[in-house]
Amino acid sequence: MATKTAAERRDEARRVFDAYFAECPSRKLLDTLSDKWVTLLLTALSQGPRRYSDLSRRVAGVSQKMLTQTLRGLERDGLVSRTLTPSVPVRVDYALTPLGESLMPLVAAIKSWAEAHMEDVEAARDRYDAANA
Amino acid sequence: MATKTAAERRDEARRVFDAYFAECPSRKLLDTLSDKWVTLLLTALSQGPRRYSDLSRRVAGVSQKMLTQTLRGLERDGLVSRTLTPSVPVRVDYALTPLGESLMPLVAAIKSWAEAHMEDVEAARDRYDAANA
DNA sequence: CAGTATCCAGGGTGATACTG
DNA sequence: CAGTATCACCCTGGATACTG
Repeated sequence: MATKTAAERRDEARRVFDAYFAECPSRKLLDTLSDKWVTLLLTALSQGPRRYSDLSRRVAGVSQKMLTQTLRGLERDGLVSRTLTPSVPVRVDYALTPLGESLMPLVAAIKSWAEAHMEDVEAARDRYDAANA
Repeated sequence: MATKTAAERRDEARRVFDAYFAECPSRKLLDTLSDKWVTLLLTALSQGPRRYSDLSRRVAGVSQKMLTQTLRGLERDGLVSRTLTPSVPVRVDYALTPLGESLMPLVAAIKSWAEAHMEDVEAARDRYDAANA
């Protein structure tokens, strides 16, 4: 079993790195925030509790699958609460938890930098593309 | 040509949404930051200029392809500068631009929130998983 | 109303090999 | 040293259909 030792060692190194990497709190946060629907839902919920169908309408373009999946993730992370009212038909309300609300200033900071500087980024892109035509 | 009108309308709606979505500055920023290697490289470069091979060593785990690809993207976005010294062998230095540096406080803010609250997120996850065993 | 289940295509990532 | 080129895999995420 001496064959493939080199490849195995590389794999091992990568697993170690990936494990370390996955442990990084900032990485986890970025992974969450960068999800296509997370910030959209968080922003929608920042204005108050919303029902499932409200969200699917407000966040136009989201599929049922992704809406449910994203909400489940946010609930699991303790950022959003899910309240079920067993009426007929059922009613489910989603709302930001305090933890979720504590995240909003950061979302605002991101928005702020983006609005202040993304134009520069665009311009840099155009310059780069023009230079490398 | 009346068939498939409903499906076509949905597609159209999605295209419109995607286009709008892609225009959002915050989204673009998040797309950039959430790239697996971007923050790692930015952080590495925040301590001063680095050569290509330095970066590949410092940011262990990155493949040549992704290192080059990510650096090209950052250069295109005007966040990083690339300086080629035509010696033998060639030498290439990468450094943060002022625009790139202006992004670092935001990266720090993300790190800060993550370090302050990701533990709560972890705890929430454990609770959720335990409840839904 | 608020989901769940299944299928499937496309893009992003890494491994590998080669070059000025 | 600092890349470029090609290929193959996996996983995300949308479409669709069904349910308490």
